[in-house]
Amino acid sequence: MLYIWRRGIGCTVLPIVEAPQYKDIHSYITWLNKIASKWRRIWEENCLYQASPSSKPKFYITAAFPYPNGMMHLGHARTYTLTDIYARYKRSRGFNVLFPMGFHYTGTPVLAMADKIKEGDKATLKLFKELYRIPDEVIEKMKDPLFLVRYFHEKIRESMKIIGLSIDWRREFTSIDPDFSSFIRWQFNKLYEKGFITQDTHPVGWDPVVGTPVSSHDTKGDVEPEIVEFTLLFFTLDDGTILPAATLRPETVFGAVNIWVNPGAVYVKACIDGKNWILSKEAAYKLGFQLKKIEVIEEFKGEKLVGLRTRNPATGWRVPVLPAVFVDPDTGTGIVMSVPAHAPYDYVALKDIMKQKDFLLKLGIKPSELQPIPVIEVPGRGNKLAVDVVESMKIDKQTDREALDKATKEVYSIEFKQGRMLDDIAYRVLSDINDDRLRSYVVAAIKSLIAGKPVPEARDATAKWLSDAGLADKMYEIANGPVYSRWGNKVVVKILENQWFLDYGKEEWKKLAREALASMRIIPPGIRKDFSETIEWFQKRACARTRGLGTKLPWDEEWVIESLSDSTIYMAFYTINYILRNNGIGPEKLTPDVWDYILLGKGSPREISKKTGIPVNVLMDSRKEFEYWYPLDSRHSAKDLVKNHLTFFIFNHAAIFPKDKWPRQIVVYGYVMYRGQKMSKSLFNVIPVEMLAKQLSPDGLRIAIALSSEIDQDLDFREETAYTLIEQLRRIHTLILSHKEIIKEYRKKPIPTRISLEDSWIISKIKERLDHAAEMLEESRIRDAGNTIFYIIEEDIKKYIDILKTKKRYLDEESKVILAHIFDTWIRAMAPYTPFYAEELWSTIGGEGFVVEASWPIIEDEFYSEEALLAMEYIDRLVNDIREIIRVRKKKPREIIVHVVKPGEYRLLWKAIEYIEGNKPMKEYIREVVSEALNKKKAGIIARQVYELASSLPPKIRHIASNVSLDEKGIIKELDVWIEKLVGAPITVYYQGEKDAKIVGREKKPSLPLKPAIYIEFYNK
RNA sequence: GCGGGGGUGCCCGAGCCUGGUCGAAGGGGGCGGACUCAAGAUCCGCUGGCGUAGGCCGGCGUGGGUUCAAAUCCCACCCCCCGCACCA
Repeated sequence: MLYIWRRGIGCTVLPIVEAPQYKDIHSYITWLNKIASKWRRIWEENCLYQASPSSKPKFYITAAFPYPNGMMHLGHARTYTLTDIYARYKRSRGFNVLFPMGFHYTGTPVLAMADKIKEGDKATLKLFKELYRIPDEVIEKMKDPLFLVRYFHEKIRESMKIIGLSIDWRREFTSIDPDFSSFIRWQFNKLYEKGFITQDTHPVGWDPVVGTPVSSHDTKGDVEPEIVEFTLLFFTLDDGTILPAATLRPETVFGAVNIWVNPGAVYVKACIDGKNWILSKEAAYKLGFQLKKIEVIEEFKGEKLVGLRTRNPATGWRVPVLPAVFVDPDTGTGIVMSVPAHAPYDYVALKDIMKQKDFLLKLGIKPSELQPIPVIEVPGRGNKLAVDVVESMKIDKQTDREALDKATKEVYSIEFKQGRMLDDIAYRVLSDINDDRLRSYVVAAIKSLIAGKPVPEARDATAKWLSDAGLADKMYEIANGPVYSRWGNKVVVKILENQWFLDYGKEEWKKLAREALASMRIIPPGIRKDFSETIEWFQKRACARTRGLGTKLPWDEEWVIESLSDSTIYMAFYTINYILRNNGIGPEKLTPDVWDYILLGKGSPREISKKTGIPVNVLMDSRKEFEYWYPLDSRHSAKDLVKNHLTFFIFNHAAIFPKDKWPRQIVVYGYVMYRGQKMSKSLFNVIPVEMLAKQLSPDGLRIAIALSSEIDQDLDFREETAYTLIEQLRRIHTLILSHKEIIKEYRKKPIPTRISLEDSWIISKIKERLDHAAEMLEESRIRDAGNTIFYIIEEDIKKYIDILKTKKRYLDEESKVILAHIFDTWIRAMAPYTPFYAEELWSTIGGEGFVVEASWPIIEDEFYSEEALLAMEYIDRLVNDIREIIRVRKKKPREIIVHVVKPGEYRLLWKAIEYIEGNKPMKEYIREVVSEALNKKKAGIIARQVYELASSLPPKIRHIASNVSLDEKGIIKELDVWIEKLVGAPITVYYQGEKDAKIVGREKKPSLPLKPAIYIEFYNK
């Protein structure tokens, strides 16, 4: 096919080349797909990414392994692609790079998924069939969770291969492999020995029928059960029977004037831990799961309690029990204390009751007893906030739940944030004690601990005070209830006894973690703060659960180690697992001694060999390989893992390994959105990567992920953006193909020593671009580097070619060599991003070996000319100025006349740059220049202009200009045809003050260094 | 509530740490032009206002402050997003 350059003055008909004349983007993508499978096969045959110890410096990089409960999606693709680009870049810089991958089977979600398939759950089936396109007969088999997880494992591995991740697959494993379990047991024994594992009670969401903990994926609608802690305040009857009022605001007990029960609800009298309690039937049932021994004695309606007098545990007041329909027997205990001054519900309900004078009379209750009694004062809002809010919102029915909830929220929030306890609450305390001396002690104690304090502090103090006195207890409740488990039962809170915890709160451990963090590089740097705060904030973390896939706790086989706890140091496992497996070392041989030796260098390989039967050389090779790869050089994941996995990773490395094996770097990526929306299974937009890779081609997908946003940014993935980028690949492709023969022939020829300005400029410019890209890649600024490589370099090259054509020297001998070198260089720089594409181009231009194994392009310093860069900048500025004038005059130019300074006149500029770079003010500069000048006034004006000019230069260019003087006339002459083309008129250049220098119209601004005087003659139109 | 992040031009989004070089990178969209029979793609220019000479004036959530100088530093306020634990 014939390809003709149409643009430019020096149109050249090129020899026939195989330029891709694809009709549209889609056929181009088809081609990209084709070469991708070709190169994938060839690379695989050549085992390119298998990394073993060598004499090269090593670079060990890992990304968080996936949990295979679905297809690989864009979130995975982003993390792995960015990691891969970094890995490939490092490889091109001469490192022996290891990038392994495993699969995380630990946990319960796949069990839940398999159950959902069994149950015929519509949403899950729809997802699997319509979005994942899994055949029916396969879905049928997914009722087995192990089948399901293995299926997705295979699919994800396949997708990873499709998009060209440079993974060493020999080291692949899953977190339920027996040898891995052995490794995890070793880790946990170590932590246990160090005292980092403790046991305690722990509240969890619980299915009371099935008898199992529930988390979000076990509930209807995937709701996470939230647990709140109620304080139970013991209001007591004369016989000592306890009415436990459940509250979130124990500090308001000082204003509790009555107790509410729901008259229609069923209550029970029960013996709890040896005492009689009255509470709702539901509450008694729920408390049974919270370490209470409960024996129900009798059942009755709530109305039976109405009128009884109970003792307020804080004040000693004898307050009545009254009926209220708003009381929910299934929240808390069904017993509610009434604090009308601070609780809108209570105030409204009391207003209702006050209307029933006869009713109160019959019970012997005086309305004065039920008046709101203030407890908390809010500056500017008085001390009965609930009353004010209810009155201003005009709420008058206790059934108006919507308004009351709103009012409650408002009162709660304002009082919590701004409220203080009144001083006089102290005098109310234990008012039923008559002994004056005793009372004065009590009052003093309350004054110092509770009265006058801010609400949050008073709340805790009140609960602790009453609890220590045996007058309060606590109860857990589902805050966002009712929540139903996927088996259809209402979730309750159970307190697990003997829960195992990793004690991240332990100061000794935190100290190590802080130290480890301090020694690491964090990218982006802003995330470091998140890590240090997370380290401080961590307390105990439950590390085992009662069910799910995983490894059993070595000393307590009832428990399975939980997924975020068995994935903290697994990077160490990749370094040696394949050696053990290749030598047929089964898990039964992997005793703690073996791990101690391989991972910590403890013990003698001979003895261990004798005990376990593992050959000495296998042990020693393993130790050697671990020592070669560890420490981990870079850990990559999305930012959702910062506050859990990545911090655990730091803690556990710090706990298990010596300092020289602590990780060196963490790189954190942003989230992925799809077409402006969050990705979620319920939105049905979790598009499988294998489909996107087909639709956009692997390289197209990679480049879209890499260039659409910087790594710390959230990426909004859109196919259109990808297409635009693929178009760019096609454009570059065309450009390179049209020079194919030249590149082949000239890429090994030396760059000539005598070259033109534009030649020198392009070489220097490309060097500058590559250096910038490399610098960015070192910091994992993938997008910035990619932009430079795929867009900015292309523009430079096009500009260069355009200049060549304008000067009618396109494809002369010098330019052929230079173009060949640049294209060769360029293809290598693209390889980390679009490896398949780059490999194809590389083979097209006759490159040696594989481009994915080639080194990062380096342009030697000897070809780098700052002067050329400055000269081109000078030309650009000149052209812009000329255009600006033409634009303002709105006329067609006839001739451009330029007066430039002589090469010797750069002194003022240099001095100005010296002042700017030294951060010295303009005033001083002007003063100095003026003091040396003859015509002071003129010198002052010029000095200011020069200073302003210098400060307007980009820092890099400015720095170059600080010790270079250009022959401006020579430069303009060298590129005059190019300038003429850009401004559309002939240009003549003179030195300022030259005898025959032509001037059009009156004299304009004088020439300055880098800023020539411009005169333009226009046509009269 | 606690903790973290953020509000920039028509839109998306860099810059802010280390104040001047920020009308403010880069996209997208829009407008005009080139190419084309035409459309698309591509390329060039414009896209705050004013200006018949390369210039001038407003401007980076709101209000104050520091400074010769602030998108950048300080204070207050308004608004938005994310995480909070046994869950991968």
